[in-house]
Amino acid sequence: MKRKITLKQIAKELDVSISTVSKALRNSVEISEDTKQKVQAFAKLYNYRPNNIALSLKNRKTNTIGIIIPEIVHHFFSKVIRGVELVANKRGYNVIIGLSNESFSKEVINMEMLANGSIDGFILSISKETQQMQDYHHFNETMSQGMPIVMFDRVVSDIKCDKVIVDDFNGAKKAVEKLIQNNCKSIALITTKDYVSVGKLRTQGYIEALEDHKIMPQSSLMLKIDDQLDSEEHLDALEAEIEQLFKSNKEIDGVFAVNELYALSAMKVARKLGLDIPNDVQVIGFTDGVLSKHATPSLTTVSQHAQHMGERAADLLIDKLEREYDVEEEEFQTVIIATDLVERESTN
Amino acid sequence: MKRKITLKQIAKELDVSISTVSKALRNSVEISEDTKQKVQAFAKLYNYRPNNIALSLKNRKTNTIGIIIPEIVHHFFSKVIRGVELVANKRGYNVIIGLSNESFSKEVINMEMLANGSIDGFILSISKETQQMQDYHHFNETMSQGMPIVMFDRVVSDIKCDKVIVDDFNGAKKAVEKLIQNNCKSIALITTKDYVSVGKLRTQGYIEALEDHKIMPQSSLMLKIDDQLDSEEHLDALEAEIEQLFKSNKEIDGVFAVNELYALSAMKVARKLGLDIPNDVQVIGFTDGVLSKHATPSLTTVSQHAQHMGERAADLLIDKLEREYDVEEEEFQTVIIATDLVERESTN
DNA sequence: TTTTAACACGAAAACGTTTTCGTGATATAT
DNA sequence: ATATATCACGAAAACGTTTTCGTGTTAAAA
Repeated sequence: MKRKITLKQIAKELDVSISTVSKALRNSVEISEDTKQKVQAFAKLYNYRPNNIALSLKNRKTNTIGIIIPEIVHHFFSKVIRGVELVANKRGYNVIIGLSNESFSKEVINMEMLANGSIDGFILSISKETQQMQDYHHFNETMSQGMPIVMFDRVVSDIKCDKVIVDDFNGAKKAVEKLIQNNCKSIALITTKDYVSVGKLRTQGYIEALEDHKIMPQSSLMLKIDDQLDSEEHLDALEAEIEQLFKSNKEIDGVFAVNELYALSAMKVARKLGLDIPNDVQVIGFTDGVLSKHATPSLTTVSQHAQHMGERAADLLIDKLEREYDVEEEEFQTVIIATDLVERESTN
Repeated sequence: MKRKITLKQIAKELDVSISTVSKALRNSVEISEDTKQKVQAFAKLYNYRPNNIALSLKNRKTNTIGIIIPEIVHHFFSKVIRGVELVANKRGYNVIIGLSNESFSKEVINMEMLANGSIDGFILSISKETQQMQDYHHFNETMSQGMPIVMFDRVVSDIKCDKVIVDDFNGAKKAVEKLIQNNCKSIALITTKDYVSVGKLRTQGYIEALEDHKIMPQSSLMLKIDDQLDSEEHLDALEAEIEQLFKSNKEIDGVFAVNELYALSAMKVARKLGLDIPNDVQVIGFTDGVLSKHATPSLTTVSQHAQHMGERAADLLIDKLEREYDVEEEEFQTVIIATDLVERESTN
């Protein structure tokens, strides 16, 4: 079990100084051709690679970006990661992940853990609990220490940093307009509580679409699901709530749900109540994941282009990291990713 | 934009030496109470945290583990990651990810990138291309440099290292036995080409289950799908192949598929051919993902306990990393995770 | 022959820690 | 008063690099 070889060892073996070895390997003109050849050959033989940690320390740059997300077992987030990893790797960066598990404290701990030199910058989407508590001190502290942050999807407008968001409002609006156009007269909304930023925006899109078409939004048609029911464990409760919605509003002929799970549950409940999709009820979801594609009937959804979001976020961050110590003119961008309506079988 | 504060700065500010500061912060008995108080107060005020990179360099230990997987947008792998992250975090480690994207060269490059000091050990599942090429030099090189590896799910028996695998053989066998027990007389298999280790094992489980019940395995009932068709883009081709299978073997009344996608496609095709599930055909898949749960009818599957695999792998790796420089008696474990058959609507 | 220039290399600092060892000052024991 | 022990702290090395600067040797120019 030989340890990795170091410059020092090569130097000793070849009876030259460490500096000479280092320079020879970087092909410096200071070193004679002879010596270079010798050193390079030796290094190749022993498969020398500079130690990343030492380089990071010396350069005060780790070439690693940290990504903090609420949950990884989630099609949307894993697609974002893939996007981040793709451009990060292409541009010579590694990716290190932290999961907040939707918890404020885990988010803070994870950030502190990474902020102490392990990474050069953050890409993150904030946890529900953080959104609820509205405590953003950890973001501000991190940034005040010169570590850039790019937020995606779930962002908070109070914080000055780069952001990549999906056009939740218009995505939702277009979806609902599609339902209206398809002759739905009574469109229900299944959404989250308002503190979830994206849920709120999608709700607003729903409302405006209705209003634009002179339809009075009715609160009885707007079901706001509690977080607790999000998780796979509480499917029954979720379905019960939706069933209640259908039963109290028999006239429902369209459903817009702010995520896949809600949409699928709606379809399931509708089917159970003897309603045909899309003939009796048309359904549109948000987030274009595997479930939508493979559901029966397959689900019409608003695609968020998650991977693209990840790519943009990574580019934004790395651009900032590599910008020549600039004019200090702290300007932050917000990239808005347009949504697409992917039409499938759940709508006419 | 103040940089992170260092020991040196604190020392200068308080007019003591760096050593004193370091010791004071670690509550050394060498330092007087007075000085400790002063230093600790100052450090707290400025929110001092030791620089991880410097610590890593000094200790020759990064407290970071690298995980290399073929694909992250995949329920199974993301669940494994969650498991790894869970115990890693609990035990004071970070997780850094690399995606091979099923490519041999990306796997090698990613490993080399991380092996140069960035991490203490690997957890990985090898790419299809690597399995096909059977070129494992990068694993051996990494290990010969003293960096431990834990392989999970897709492992290679030639390599001596810790492994966490699912009991593919028995999982498959039990699934097929379930079908037999449920009175299926003609059970089809939808699997991968044989070089995919887990696919091969599951195929063997299928065969042995049949043989144990005096049923002659027929190659015409065993459909081996080419990789290319795995991806979401080639769903049509995949379905076409399956449709062919059904059409040439009208007597099929049971299907065992080695993954979710194959199973779902089988259900879709069966439905298209006017077959009812589970009355005409019963279907069992492998990998308990979201799709199985939310499919209609929901799919009976062999659960792999992905998160548990991740947890075990992480524990194995960290145990090895933290074992007091031991008896050098290089002994490697292979943990076998038992599968569970999750019965849902696609079987009787 | 002397001065200068080019060449080839080494010493040392720096990145931010921790830790070993040494040392001056004070307090205690003889 | 002297020897010794304790205390409180600092210097320096080490982790593995890169880079600046200095320097001795040789070759070219005066």
